[in-house]
Amino acid sequence: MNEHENTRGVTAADGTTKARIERAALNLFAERGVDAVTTREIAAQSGISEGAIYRHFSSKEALAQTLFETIHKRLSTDIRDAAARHDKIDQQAEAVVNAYCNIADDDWSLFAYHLITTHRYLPSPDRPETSENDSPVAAVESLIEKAMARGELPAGDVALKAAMALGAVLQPALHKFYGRIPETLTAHQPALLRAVLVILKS
Amino acid sequence: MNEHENTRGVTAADGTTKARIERAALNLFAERGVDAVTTREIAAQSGISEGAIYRHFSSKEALAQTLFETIHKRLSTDIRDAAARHDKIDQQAEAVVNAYCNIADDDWSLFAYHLITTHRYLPSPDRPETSENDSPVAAVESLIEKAMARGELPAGDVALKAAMALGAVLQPALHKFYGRIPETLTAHQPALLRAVLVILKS
DNA sequence: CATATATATGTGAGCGTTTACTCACTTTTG
DNA sequence: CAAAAGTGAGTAAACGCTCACATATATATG
Repeated sequence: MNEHENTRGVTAADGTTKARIERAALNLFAERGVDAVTTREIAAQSGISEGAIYRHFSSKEALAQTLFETIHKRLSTDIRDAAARHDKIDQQAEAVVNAYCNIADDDWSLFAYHLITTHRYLPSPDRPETSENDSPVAAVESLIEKAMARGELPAGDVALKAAMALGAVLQPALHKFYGRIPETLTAHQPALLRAVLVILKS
Repeated sequence: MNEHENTRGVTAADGTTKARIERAALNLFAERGVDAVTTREIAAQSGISEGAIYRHFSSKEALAQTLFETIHKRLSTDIRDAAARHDKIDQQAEAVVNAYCNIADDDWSLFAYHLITTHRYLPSPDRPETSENDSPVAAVESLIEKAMARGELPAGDVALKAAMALGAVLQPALHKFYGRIPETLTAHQPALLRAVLVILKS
């Protein structure tokens, strides 16, 4: 059901101190935001000392950034992999929607952290290159662009189509975060997929 | 074009010290987030002293909350007003999409602040009652619910439909924030409206 | 194998800085 | 001239981070 060895450790193997720090930080960050969480809380929650955090991460900010890049890359990879397994846009869209639902339901903290912190890390163009080519948005855009080139989708503004389609999935996820949608994302997979397809084809 | 007397002052009349504080805070908050902005910066930006802020707001957090409630209520009101002027869902949807586009393009800082800080103020159920009944989401939901009752829209999960439709508008706005979509929101109004309608009707 | 040595990992009290907020005082307003 | 509005140096508390020390783990030596 999940292609990733172990999602609980986020980056490191489960059980290690590093993994426990990451998991504790992720849970706290996802619920209350990076700035509202102190390093003392992270230490308490993960059952290690504050100093130990700095044996594994150069700063609290670096920890937060590592977590962001983890979910960012995982989404990008899953989207590209899902798309690569099919050659028609209907099946590709279904695979991508499934990828989002799976990640969200498999590791809600990780996904919620992505929803909540994207605006903190995305707008800054002062990072290596990770975000631009490796971003979920870029993956979806290239998917749509190719489908347009094949004639499977009507020509149009790729960036806009990608944004609208993503919004139809991410906004329901956000509303789940707000407590407005109680069920799993997967429970709504059919409706989400339908929305994405009609957006792309309209 | 804009029904609100003056949007630049946000809450107070333009030119007053209070209005200048709000505008300066809003611009800074919208760009870098509430936590990353200091009261000293707000004072410098608005050309008044730090102490003056506290003649008008009990705390930095209260200032941030006031700004949030301003945009939150304005969106809610505009949505309900737009809907009330029509009785068929197609026209109502158009009016609502127009309302979003107008606010976004008329006062981008205010709208961006809304996009960026919703998750900070919405999930907490420990506020008067403002947010639940007066929220843009609730307004959109009641709109959809009535259209379903009239038989104009197929029956379905109202909360989910509302989320998907909102996502098709808000995600493009977010992508504008990220710099991925350079044009005004209004420039994409036709495509946004089309997306909203096919989501609602599918 | 026992012992010595080095390296990595974990601890938590404490430090320095940042920052929201206050207050005694000045200026403006009605 | 009283009340309201504005000033900015000062204060107290919070918090990210360090460091001297302790402990565990790996490596080397006779």
